[in-house]
Amino acid sequence: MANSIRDVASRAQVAVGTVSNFLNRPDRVAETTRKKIESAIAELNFVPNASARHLRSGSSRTIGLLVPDITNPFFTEVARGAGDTASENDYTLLLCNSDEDPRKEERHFKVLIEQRICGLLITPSFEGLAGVAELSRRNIPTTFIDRRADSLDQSSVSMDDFHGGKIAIEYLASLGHKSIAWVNGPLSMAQCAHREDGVMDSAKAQNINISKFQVSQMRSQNGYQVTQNILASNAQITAIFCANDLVALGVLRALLESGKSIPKDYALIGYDDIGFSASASIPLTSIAQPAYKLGALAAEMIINEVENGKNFKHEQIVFKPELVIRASTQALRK
Amino acid sequence: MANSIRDVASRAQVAVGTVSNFLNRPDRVAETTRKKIESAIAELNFVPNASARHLRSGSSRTIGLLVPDITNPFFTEVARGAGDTASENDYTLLLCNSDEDPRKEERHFKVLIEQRICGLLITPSFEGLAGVAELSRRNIPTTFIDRRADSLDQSSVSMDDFHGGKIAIEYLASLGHKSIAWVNGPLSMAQCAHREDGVMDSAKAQNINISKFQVSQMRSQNGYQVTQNILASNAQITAIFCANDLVALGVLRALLESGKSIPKDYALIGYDDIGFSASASIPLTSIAQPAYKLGALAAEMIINEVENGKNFKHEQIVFKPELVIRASTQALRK
DNA sequence: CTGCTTCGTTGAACCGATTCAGCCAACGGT
DNA sequence: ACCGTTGGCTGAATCGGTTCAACGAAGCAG
Repeated sequence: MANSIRDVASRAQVAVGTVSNFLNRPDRVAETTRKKIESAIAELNFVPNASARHLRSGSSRTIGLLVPDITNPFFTEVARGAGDTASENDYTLLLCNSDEDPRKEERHFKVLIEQRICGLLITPSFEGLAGVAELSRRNIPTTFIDRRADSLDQSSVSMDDFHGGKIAIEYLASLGHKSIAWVNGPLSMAQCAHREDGVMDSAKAQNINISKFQVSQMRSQNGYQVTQNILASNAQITAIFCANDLVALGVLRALLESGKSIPKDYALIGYDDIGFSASASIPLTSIAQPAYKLGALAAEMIINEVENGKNFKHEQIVFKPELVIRASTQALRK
Repeated sequence: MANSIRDVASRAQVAVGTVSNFLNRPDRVAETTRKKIESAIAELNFVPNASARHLRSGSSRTIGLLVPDITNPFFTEVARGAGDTASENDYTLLLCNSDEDPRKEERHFKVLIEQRICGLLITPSFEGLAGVAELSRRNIPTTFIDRRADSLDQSSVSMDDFHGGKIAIEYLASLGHKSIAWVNGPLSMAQCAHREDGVMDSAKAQNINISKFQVSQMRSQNGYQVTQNILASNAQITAIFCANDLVALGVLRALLESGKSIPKDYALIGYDDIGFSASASIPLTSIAQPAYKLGALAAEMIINEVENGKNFKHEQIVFKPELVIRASTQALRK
């Protein structure tokens, strides 16, 4: 049942090399031979062995995608995008979820290297990743998703996080809010740091008071927990801006449970515009990012790099996020 | 940089076979040799090549997981569970998302066979899957998730869907509802069919009128669209039960947009109890399923089967779903 | 008719691991 | 002193593809 190329060859009365040609460069084999091989393959139910193929050819046609939280719809969209373009180009996508756990991440890196992936797509959850350095030492191209590459010989498909932070604050300012809670994730994540820069920058320009809060992981539960601190603050907060939608949904739940009314008591903005934000208790105003496109484009770029090697030009693509207004924000009553 | 076991061997002054033993059966190599090999590996930064390993050994230590919709949090939880136990056991999980598209599914099957996966975990989105038959012809063990295996020599980890349908209707009946809309997915999905059996069975017992509605895919958007039909029905419907939470969230959104009030005008129940249901506009009453556990257990079982071959006993494990009551349901006022 | 391409095909060498028969030394029992 | 056993190590063969130098036949130009 486990047929090899040799079985096919002997059945079709041709040499193994010819079968290999049929598989990889069909145009080089004559019509009649092609037919013989085709029927031999069909009769034997032959499917080539990827391991053998990769071993000899040196290229695995496998790209890795390492995300920090597969539970976050933002990343499942990225994964869908990357997976779709990978399979359109006959690449296999190896999806790894680190759960924001450095130990899991390290283990995944080891697997990815063992598998000899020919390229990696990664949304780093913190900086100075040993694994990334290891890959570059091994000359495995890496493309960053949702985080700008810091070196010009790496590609990235990212968002203008500074701008995202900025437009959220500007919008709240335009509604009349003067004291805003900013709930951010770890500053070690570049996205968080840049969003914060945007927030602080426009806050200064608009003369707005920002109270900073932090969550250690950007999940709903963490947002839920941090809400107590926000409520306990004596800064006359009237609006809350969260570094992602999951956190915002957690905050929202906690606020409602505390009897607060949204957007009356607090205006609330999230980030990412995941699908569920539209069906949240109070549909969430959010900063939208084209997650599927990020994944698809990143995959396209890395495949390009893998196939064109030397004469590939690295690019750092940056999209601008957009404000999506829903029911969770309204003008501040005087 | 791409070091092989031979480089390690020559650097450590031992035979290749010894290095291989070190890698696979460390107890068989003497202390002093072990140290030499260890440092050689460290100095060369050697990581074994999975393709070569698989090719020769015949086993790929890779298990496939094929899900119909990676966008559905239920499946990301399944994937997390399966992924975690896979990596704990030094297996690689190859996650494939078919997007409920038979063509994509077929392509994934081809890839999985090329990769010579040693086992497959699958939640079939429709019956009579050619791919599954193909795998069994190739003697690749398959474990069904969320869907009972129909043959005794296949394993499955599933839910008692009949019971899920039943308790939802019983609960609504206990609240006084007499006319219920049942929004189901394609009956070709076993889960849907069984839930419907449970629904109809208990409806009969409780003397309740069921109006059936159908969505072609179990996504939020489909729920949103079908709601018009529910509203147009002249069956005096007072409660709506949806075959999953995504559909229920879509229905919920459509109802609210039509100015309906939940649970006053309609009681609403979903299925799966995904995390977002708790933070929905109206927190959703739902039928909870232990998704992570399903994935983890399925992975454990298939690894067991792969490793114990002959003397492995196939099991069909069935969990009972549980009703989780939230704000979207209330007693019918007379 | 000869020489030169082009086209299609051949089959041995190779990729980097694992496997396994076989070897040597050390040890223990008699 | 001899033999059997055991533990540790060796290295050639192997897995199933791809690659590539080489080859025969056909086509064409002069």
